[in-house]
Amino acid sequence: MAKRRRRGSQRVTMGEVARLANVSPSTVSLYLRRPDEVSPGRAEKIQAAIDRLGYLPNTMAGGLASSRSNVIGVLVPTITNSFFSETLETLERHLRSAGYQLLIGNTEFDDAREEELIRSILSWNPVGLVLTGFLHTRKSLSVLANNDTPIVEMWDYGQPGLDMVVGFSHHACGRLVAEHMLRQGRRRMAFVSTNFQRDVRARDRYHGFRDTVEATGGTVELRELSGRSHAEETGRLTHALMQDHPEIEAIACSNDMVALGVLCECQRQAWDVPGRIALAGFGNLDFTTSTVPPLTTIEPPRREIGQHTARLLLASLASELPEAEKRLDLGVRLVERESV
Amino acid sequence: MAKRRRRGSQRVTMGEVARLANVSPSTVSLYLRRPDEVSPGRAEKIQAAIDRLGYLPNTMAGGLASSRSNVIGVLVPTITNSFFSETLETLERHLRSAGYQLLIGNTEFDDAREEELIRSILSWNPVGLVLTGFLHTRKSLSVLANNDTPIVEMWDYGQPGLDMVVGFSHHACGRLVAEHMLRQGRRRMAFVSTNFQRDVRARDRYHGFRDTVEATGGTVELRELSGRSHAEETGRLTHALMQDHPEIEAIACSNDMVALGVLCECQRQAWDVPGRIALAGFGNLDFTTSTVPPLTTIEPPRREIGQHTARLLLASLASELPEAEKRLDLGVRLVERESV
DNA sequence: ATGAAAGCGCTAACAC
DNA sequence: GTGTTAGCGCTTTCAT
Repeated sequence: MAKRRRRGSQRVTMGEVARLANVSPSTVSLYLRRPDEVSPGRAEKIQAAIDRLGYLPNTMAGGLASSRSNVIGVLVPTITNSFFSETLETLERHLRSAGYQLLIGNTEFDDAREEELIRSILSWNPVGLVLTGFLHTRKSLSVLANNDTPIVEMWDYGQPGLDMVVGFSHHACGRLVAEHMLRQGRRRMAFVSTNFQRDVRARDRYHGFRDTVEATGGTVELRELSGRSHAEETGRLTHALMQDHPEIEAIACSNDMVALGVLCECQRQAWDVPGRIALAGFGNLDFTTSTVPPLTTIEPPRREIGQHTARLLLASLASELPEAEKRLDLGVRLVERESV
Repeated sequence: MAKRRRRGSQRVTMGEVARLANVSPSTVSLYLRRPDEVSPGRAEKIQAAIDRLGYLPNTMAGGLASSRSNVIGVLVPTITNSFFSETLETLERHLRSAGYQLLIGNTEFDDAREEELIRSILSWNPVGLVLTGFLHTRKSLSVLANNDTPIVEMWDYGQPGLDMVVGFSHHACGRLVAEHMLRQGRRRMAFVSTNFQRDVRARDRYHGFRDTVEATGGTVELRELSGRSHAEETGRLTHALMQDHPEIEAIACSNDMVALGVLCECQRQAWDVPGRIALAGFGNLDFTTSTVPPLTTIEPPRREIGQHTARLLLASLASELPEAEKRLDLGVRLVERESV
């Protein structure tokens, strides 16, 4: 038998609970928010009524009445990627346990979409907003300026920012990899990257790499994929790169997936890694321990970003934060394995 | 200078827009919902006022007044995993473009947590609910029964379900892999798995595998990891497995990450894959094309699940769906590569 | 096509 | 400690 869908059939209200418990609605409300301020006897009756009726408070009504939502908006470029999804998972755990509901938006690396999402989320009257990176449209900035919600820009560091900042320097990531390769005596380098248009942070890592290498007289060939990493394209690109520049002795990649594609091509061509070519990635993804050889990479503070973003947001919800505590560089760690 | 945080400072309301545009609030409301039902002259004035004041409608107030939210709740075991995150991404794209806001909850493979999240999300008065799988606590079921929201249970198939079902049979996944291995003449098999407690669907795949192999007189050794796949533990387990059962000629894994761990151990021990050991995974993760040899695996319909879940939900929001259309088996595809 | 009025379900003063 | 009252910002009849 098909379940009857009582569309619009009202759910149990606080008033009905109140009636059943023989108290006023405001007592029920009080009981729900500060249980120990109602007498034990009534508290018990109210709880019984709630259980009996299966009452669930209406969050929207509560939010409207108190003109204070428990909503926090979070915008990430994609959730299909352990970088942001781990940050998100940590963020959501910390924020939910503090009583907040996350509103997650997927910008798909598109700032016009970010603009739309910002408006959409702002219409929920969030008490906080988390954005990824510093790149926002003019309109986004003006909408945000009209608004006094605490904002954290995460996953990046090195620019002033709108309010709070929790991240790390992608430029430093590139530098770290470069320094490590230089230390191993490599001079002729290449950087194979996902598309810069799509991911501005990959470009920052490239700049850090290139600047450091060139400062010591080395050279860097840049190769950009057309989109996100794709094993075949990466292979082809690497093959062409080595054909044009057989002198290359180290390849840094914008992330581990790209590095895997390159490594795979090296295996096909029987180019020894790291003997003939040193190879490094970014992200310290799970599989990097399992490749042959294990991949040298950069560990970004995925979960720490989530944790500290939550902390800063919560703190700034409690009281205005001193300027000095509003910006946090979490740093990164070079994971030295055997591919360099 | 620190930005003054006007806490509680009211945002621009519809009333203020109305005043500026010299119309009544209800006209503004009408303009926002059905623009072509207000005269062009006023429409223009209203839009001007909106732009001028930077007005953003208050979703909560709207939802309360119309007693109809635009919220859809989604509960997944984890977003840190391309299985669910790709489904989620697709689901969110389709649902958002239809005007809905997703409320995402992370159950962390814990049904007590799911119960909490269900209550928490129900308090937003969602017009739809998406759950992962069929496993819910008694209390969850009773809360859900008190509720007439359309529900989709996704990522699984083969049980009655609460309302709508969009997924595939994990038992069939195991069977497919088994049949393929049997076809290649393998008889002594093993199944290496993430923990069944954590992921019930891995157990279903195991059962499908075992039942099929044993039906033809083959044998299956089961090895369960203590938690989620971890390269080291997988390596150790595989080593011990082969020591105890050197006769094993095929290993099926509960997912690709586990398979990678096993493959890695095979490389270390110089056991030829697939010569000595055939190997298969589940998930068709990105890296599976890049391993040596490329990994035979199962492609689950991640994005299709999201797409069809959205479609069913939207349809059932428009009108009661016939029973026949409420259950969808999307099937899976064996991706034959070189590891079997 | 437009506006007045009555809520939506709850919270927050305030009085008792 | 408890109830009364007045909104929160919007939508929705229902007149006009």
